Amino acid sequence: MRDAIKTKQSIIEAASILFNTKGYKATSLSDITKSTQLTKGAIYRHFKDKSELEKETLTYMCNTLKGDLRDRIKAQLDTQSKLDSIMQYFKEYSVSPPFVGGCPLMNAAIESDDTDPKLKRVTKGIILNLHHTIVTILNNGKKHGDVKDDFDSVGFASLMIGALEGGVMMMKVSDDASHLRSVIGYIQKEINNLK
Amino acid sequence: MRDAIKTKQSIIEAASILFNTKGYKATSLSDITKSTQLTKGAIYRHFKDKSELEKETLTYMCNTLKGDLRDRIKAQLDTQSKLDSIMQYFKEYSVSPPFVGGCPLMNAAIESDDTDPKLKRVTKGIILNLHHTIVTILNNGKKHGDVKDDFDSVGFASLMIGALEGGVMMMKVSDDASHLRSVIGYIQKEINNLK
DNA sequence: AAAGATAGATACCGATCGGTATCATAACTA
DNA sequence: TAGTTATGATACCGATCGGTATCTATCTTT
Repeated sequence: MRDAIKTKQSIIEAASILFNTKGYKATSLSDITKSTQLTKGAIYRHFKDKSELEKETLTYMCNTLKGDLRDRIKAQLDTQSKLDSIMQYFKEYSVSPPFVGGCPLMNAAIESDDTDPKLKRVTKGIILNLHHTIVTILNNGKKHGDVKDDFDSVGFASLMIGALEGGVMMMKVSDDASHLRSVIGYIQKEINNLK
Repeated sequence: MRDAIKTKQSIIEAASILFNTKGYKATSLSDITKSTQLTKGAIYRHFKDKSELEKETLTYMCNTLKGDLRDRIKAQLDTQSKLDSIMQYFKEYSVSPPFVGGCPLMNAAIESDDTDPKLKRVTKGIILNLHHTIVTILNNGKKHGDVKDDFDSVGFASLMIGALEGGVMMMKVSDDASHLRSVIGYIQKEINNLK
């Protein structure tokens, strides 16, 4: 089994779990070698250093989430259904999370914001991308008459992301999914009242 | 200056900054010795190991926040003003945060939830305490007729904390306080509509 | 099949990690 | 003021950190 591409992918997938649970800095190379059953030499053949592996792994996780979300959004036709599909995605988070260890975005944001400018850049880019996606949905909704003209799309997108991420955090730290459910309930009420 | 109590406090205060910016595991003892101008021997005289320093430092930060918040809440008389004072506190977060590095609660929650049960316990306790405080304010509001009887106090408390914490996170990662401001605006609108 | 290129293993590097045993000195007490 | 105690400094420990030079084995190309 000497397929370089598959090997690299298997390293990224193993690192996903470790980085997203233990944290990026707290995960050591030897953690990764144990998990992948590979040696350090093998890993450093595919990544020039640990920070490159961190960046590529974060990008992989976020692209996975983004892809999933985009598919669900595209599958819906009207504004409310599109936004609902995002809520639905987070609701499933409490049951079967796509990645163990909480939301990769939140984890990377908290760990990198004061110490790791490069990782922070990646995180910021993906969060603003998600933000922009929601704003676009709402602004398109205005064109179609689903959303009232003076609705604050930008602000609501911030609320959605912030509340959902905060809800996931509360759920995880308290081992109680009701916090996330409550947050989702409130946002959903707002979604049903856009015009 | 060989006042043991002052020395211990100065270690905790220096560690606050480090833990809250770099993270708990990522902060080394030598980081702390550099910051305090003390040696390892001095630090280990006051704390039996690093994890004890972590716990005491987190508790210190959270007690500081909790004390500040309680004073502001107590200074207000009616339900809306009490809740508003919490919002005001977070609004000031973007201008002059009581601790650099974001919200200590959020930081500790994200770092500890999957790896450090003892730190997680501390974090969980403080978050649920804050949650309980908000629920109590709302339930007292019901007695005084400030809040309608069927209002979901528990759910709204989850929303408040989740949204505010998420808002702080977004502000920090994007270097843009408007996200937090939007979140606060939405919650404040809800606070003005409790009955 | 021979030769070259590539994937992965091994063994090692200096630096740093958390932690401790011991020593020096400052402060308190008798 | 002599002796005791508490506080902080020094020097060290084994383990582990991220990273690399080198070697082996497998795969590809001719």
